[in-house]
Amino acid sequence: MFSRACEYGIKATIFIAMQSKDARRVSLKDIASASNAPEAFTAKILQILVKANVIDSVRGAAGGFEIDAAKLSTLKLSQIVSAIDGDEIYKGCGLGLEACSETQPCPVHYKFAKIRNDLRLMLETTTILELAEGTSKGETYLKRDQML
Amino acid sequence: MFSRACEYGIKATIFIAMQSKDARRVSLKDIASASNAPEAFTAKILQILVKANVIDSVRGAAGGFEIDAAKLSTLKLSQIVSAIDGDEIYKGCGLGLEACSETQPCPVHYKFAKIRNDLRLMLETTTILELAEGTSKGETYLKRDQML
DNA sequence: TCTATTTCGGATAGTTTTATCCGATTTAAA
DNA sequence: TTTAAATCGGATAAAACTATCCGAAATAGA
Repeated sequence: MFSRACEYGIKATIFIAMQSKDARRVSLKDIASASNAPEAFTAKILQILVKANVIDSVRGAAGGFEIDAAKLSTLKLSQIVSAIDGDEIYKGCGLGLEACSETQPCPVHYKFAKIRNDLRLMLETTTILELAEGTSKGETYLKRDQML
Repeated sequence: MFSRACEYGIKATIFIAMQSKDARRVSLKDIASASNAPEAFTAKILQILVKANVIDSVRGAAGGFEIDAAKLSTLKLSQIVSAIDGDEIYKGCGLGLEACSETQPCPVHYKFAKIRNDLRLMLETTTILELAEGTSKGETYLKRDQML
């Protein structure tokens, strides 16, 4: 569904949010290990997210990554996905056709329209904070095996 | 959403179905031009679909590709996607985690569950025949600009 | 039987994505 | 001021995906 880079980015951002909630700044090393992702590759993804103003970084000793309070309260899943994968996934045509539209639909257009729209809606309404707090169901899923 | 190969595969299969409905066998050349896809690459994808028993092929002069009547009447979109991209897209975890499940959900599990399920359901219930017949809305979308 | 047409299959490029390495830069603290 | 700990940024390598080429095999029809 998403690229691996995007998956790493989502996991990383959720982890940073969990820590930022308690005003803890986290290092690349901690993020990579928490999300079971290669460190150097995670660094590249974090840089994308910093430039997209999704997360914040502080250089130098005692530096690291965090999300400021104002941002954290409104940050949506869609911002991460758009920054890393773009929005082709939930806005593009199911068959990758440039010319496909409502007035000139491709064969699968109406079959995909609802699903892509549901996906878009979900990404745009799901906050990182709710994911970091684990309010979807129980409370447990972020604790074991470095977030899985 | 899907790989380019999968998009080509879907377009190709719909085109073959359109012709097979009227008992016309079609050549690689016709398929590639109708779906605006590179010929040699399309050949590779068609071979995957033949091996997966999604479509049929006949070698030699006057040969080509077709879908036999029995197959055509039951062929689902999911069979093409599974053959080319696998079913990771609509069965896998949103964060690509091996261990994610109902009993051990990842942070985005419940957020993605419905969407992935809707996607799976759509792919498993949409027949190629209905796409080839253009019953989703009007009748026009497969006719112009080599199927778009 | 011969020829033209067509799919099949292996080899090979090119491009994008994923991943690693390492030096430069920044900054807190000794 | 020096040092250690971090992020930043460019270069590079590895893997996966996309794409092309060409000869082999099959087959209908002349």
